[in-house]
Amino acid sequence: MGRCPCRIYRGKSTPYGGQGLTHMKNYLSERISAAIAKAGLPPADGPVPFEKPRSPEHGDLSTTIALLLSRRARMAPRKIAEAIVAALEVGEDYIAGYEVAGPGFINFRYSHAYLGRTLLAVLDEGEHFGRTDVHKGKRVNVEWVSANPTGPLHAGHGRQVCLGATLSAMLEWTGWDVTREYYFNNAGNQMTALGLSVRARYLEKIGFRIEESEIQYVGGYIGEIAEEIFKEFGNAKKDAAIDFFRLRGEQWCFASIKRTLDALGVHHDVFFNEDSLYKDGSIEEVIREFRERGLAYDKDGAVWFRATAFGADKDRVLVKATGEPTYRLPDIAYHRKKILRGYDKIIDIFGADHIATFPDVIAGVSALGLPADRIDVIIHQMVSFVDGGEAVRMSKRAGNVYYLDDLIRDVGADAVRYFFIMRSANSHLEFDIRLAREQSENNPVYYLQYAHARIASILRFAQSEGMSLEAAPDVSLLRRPEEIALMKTILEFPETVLFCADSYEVHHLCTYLQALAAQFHKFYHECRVVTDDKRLSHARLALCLATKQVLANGLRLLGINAPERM
RNA sequence: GCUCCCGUAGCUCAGGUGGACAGAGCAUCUGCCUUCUAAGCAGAGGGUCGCAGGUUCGAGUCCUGCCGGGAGUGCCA
Repeated sequence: MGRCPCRIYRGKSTPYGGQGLTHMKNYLSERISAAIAKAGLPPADGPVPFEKPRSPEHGDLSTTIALLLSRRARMAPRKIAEAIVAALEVGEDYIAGYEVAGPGFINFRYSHAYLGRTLLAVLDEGEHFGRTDVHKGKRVNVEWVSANPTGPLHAGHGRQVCLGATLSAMLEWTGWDVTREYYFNNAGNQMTALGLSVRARYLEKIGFRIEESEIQYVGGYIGEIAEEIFKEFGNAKKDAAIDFFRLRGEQWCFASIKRTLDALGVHHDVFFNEDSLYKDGSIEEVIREFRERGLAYDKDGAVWFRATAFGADKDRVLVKATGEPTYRLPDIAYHRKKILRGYDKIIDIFGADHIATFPDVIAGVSALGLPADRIDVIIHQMVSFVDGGEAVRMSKRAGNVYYLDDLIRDVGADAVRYFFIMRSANSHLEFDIRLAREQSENNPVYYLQYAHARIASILRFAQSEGMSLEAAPDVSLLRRPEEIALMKTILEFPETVLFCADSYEVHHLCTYLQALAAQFHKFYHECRVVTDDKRLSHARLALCLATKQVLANGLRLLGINAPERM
């Protein structure tokens, strides 16, 4: 529908924007501290805690400060709460009422003026609503996917792909300067195995007999790579060195992985090549430094890292007797390099199947005297796929792998992005392909998108009725319970994003958006937007616009389309 | 054996970091479209939060021990 009508509110910025709820908490915190001092109570030793009560009867925001103070003040918490309340002065432009409840909670109810201001702030900030600058000036490196370039991404990789992309976006929204990075494992013996597999298929194609044992990677894509080589060179490469096939394989896999990531709208700023660590001498440097610090020694022809000095159960091999490094050495060199590149925070995301590798890396980085505490590791549990009730079986050995491309083709990119992050990363994920594919009310993705499209439809209708949005709406007319509840939900968005980013638990945004959409549908059902009452219609349109904006911003963070029609 | 994750409604899962009567979706059942999208809304049933202790004014949330499921525990990555 062309440009968003909310643009008309630009330039009328209120001082309450962006962090509506945070602003409220800061305000109340300051008022309560003043009341505590006035009442002659001992000051709180931390920030005043707030929480959103589960039950609406307990108000909009609640503090347990009186319960926390009771020990030091040696008074019953309820008495303390009453003393605070007696000394408390808050403005009606923020708070409509408050009372002491239960064992000593102080419950606050927002004033309508506050809700109205926040609503206008949403329209004012538009696609920026939800962004904060809490982490402004800090740099973070997020490394994820980092699948070996020995084949296309399989469906299980999707979890990591989507987690990292969403987390990166959220970090950016809270002020971080984010570098999105992919550690490209193009060294090591898995690449040799790839080269051997490709060569075998190629030789087979041009008529040679091959040993099946040479083929470690059995997927059909190996044949495709061989076919490409054959088309380009015919028989001419029958005596080519293994490096040739290895490189062709790597290039093919890299292109495949990038194409898949692209289909999900996922991008990296840096593809860091593992082999560059060999070329620039980093590997050698790390070994030398380990030796200098007395943390590496030779045994059985291998070079060992004294990991037991850092709490490990046994020492680890850095360089095999064959002279090749184990994966740990380049991993340590890589993380050392990331720290030296000057990040305040380094986040690694990987699956539970790699859980044993990171303690060695952390220990290695510490051993080099570097601040390993800058590294945060997010481990997500495994994924299983079910189609309806049936488990999707896949076996690498039989070569019938369910690839991420297959999944995208089966359920669409939006459902993939949503389903992979809707659950906590700590929980095993069951991905129901049938549900994800279903274009119905059962599918949580459509529920969100439907709410957005429905609002767009209302706006189209309003415009066709000649409604104008030129004047500022009188949001004080929004007094229905459904309208109030919707406004309250909207103002929680920035804190939700911040909470997700700080906790690295992005699934909370899904829970939030579901609640927002539900709140909107209730409002829609109870309150007709476009009516003869022009002023009320105008105010409700503003509420619709704000809801639409938050839905769009949330979906954008998730990398999901926000359709104007469905 | 040891390390990490999980155990909440028939199923899949939330539960903002210790708060006030435990939530959502699906599934089952019942209502609601001549008015802005019914891919929606309203309502019903369904729980000893794996078990047993402990800390606390207060525990689904923290601690310990069991039981059950998953992922690891390589001179593979």
